[in-house]
Amino acid sequence: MSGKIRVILAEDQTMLRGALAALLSIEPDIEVTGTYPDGERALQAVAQHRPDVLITDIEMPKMTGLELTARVHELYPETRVLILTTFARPGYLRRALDAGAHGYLLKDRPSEELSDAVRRVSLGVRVVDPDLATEIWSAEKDPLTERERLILRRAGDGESTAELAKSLRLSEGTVRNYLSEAISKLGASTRFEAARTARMKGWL
Amino acid sequence: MSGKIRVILAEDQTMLRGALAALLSIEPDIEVTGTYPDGERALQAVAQHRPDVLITDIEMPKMTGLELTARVHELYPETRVLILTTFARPGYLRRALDAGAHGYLLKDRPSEELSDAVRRVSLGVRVVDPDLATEIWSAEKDPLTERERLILRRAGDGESTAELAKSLRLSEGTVRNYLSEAISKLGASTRFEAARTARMKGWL
DNA sequence: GTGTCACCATGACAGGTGTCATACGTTCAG
DNA sequence: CTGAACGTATGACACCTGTCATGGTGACAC
Repeated sequence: MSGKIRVILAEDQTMLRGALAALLSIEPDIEVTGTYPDGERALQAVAQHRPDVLITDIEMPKMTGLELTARVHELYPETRVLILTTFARPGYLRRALDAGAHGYLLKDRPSEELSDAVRRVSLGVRVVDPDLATEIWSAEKDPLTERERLILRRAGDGESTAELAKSLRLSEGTVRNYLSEAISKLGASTRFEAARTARMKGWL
Repeated sequence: MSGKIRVILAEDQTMLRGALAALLSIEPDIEVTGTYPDGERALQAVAQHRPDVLITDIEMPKMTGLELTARVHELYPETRVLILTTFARPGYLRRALDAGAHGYLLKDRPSEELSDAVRRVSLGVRVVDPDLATEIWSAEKDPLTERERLILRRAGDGESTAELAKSLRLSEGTVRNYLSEAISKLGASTRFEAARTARMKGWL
C-alpha cells in the first residue's frame, strides 16, 4: 500500500483545530500534514503538499470552505475534500457537492466517525450525513443569482448601499435593484430580514 | 503522588467533545473519567465520580455551564471547574468567577493550553485568559435605559418601527427617538449596527 | 423645592431605502 | 437564430429612518 493517508485540516477555531489533529493523529493509518485557520492558507498548503484529503469547515475567514472546496477540486482533483461543519443546511450540502466535495460530516456526529469518513473519502467514496441526504431532495432551491447573493450577504453584514456600490463599482441604483429583487424573491421586506432568511436556508 | 488527574468533560458539540477527550487522553498524567453533552448529566457524573477537574462549556442544553459551576462548587468543592467557551465576554467571566470557577479558557486558544490549564486548576491555581482578565476591570457599563434596551432588542430582531409603536402603545416618533438615542450612545449608525454592538457587549 | 433623569410626545428635515418601468449587451440552450 | 436569463444602468416616486429642537410629566435625591 501507499503509506498513510495524508490529511490537511482547515478550521478556524483554534482549540477544535488542535483537538481534531490530535484525534486523527491517534490513527495509525492517518497523518496530519498541517492545520490552518483560514481558507487561503489551507489552499496554499494544498498546493504545496498535495494531501490525500482536505478536511474543512465552511464558515471561515478570508475564504469559505465552499470556495476552498471549489478551488481545490478544480486545481488539485487528486485531493478529496471532506466538509466538517456545524450546519445541517441542505443549501450548504448542495453547494458543497456542486463544488466537488466528497464528504459532508456534521460536528455533532460522534468523533469516531471522523477517521472513518477520512478513510472512505480518501478512497473516493462519497460520505454524506444520511438525514441531510434525504432532506436535500425536499429542499427548496436557492432562487438568488450570484450577484444577488453576494450583495445580500454583504448588506446583511452591515455594509451600506454606498459602500457596496463603490467597492463593486456599481451604481447605487443597481445595488438597490439587486437587493429589491432578493427581498421580493425571499418574501422579506427589508434587506436585513432577507439576509437572515437566506442565511437560515444556507443560501449565503 | 496521587496518580492521574481525573477529568470530566461537559460539552454539547459531539465532535468537539470526542476530540477534546482524545487530546487530553494523550497526556500521561490526565485521565478522562467521562464526557457528557449537557449540564444535568455532567452534574450527576460529578456526584458519582468526584473528579479533580470538571471542564465545561457555557452554552449547553438543560443546564448552562454557569449554573453547573455554581452547583458543583457548592456541593463538591474538591472538584475544580474550568470553563471552556467561545465567548470572550467580560460578563460571562465575571459570572463564572462568582459561581466559583477556577479557570476560564477560550476556545480560540491553542489546544496545547488545555492540559496545562487542567493541571494548574487541579492544583487550585486560578487560570484566566489574560486579555479578558484586564478587560473585566475596564468593562464599560451599559449606557442604555430600560426603554431603550427593550426597543433596541426588538428592533434588532427585525420588528419595524410601526410594529413597535403599536405593540408598546407609543407614537412612531417616540420609538424612533429611543432608537436614535441608543444608536448615538453606542456609536453606531443604524439600529441594526447598534443592536449588534449591544449584543456583543452583553447588554441586550 | 429645585435639579436631574427616565419617560413620552410632536413636527420638520435630509438622506436612505424599496419599488417600478425601462433599457442595453452578453451568454447559452433550444 | 431566437428567446430566456443575467448583469448592468437610469430616473422617479413614496415611504422609512435618523436627527434635532422643544416641551410635557412624574419620581427621586440633595
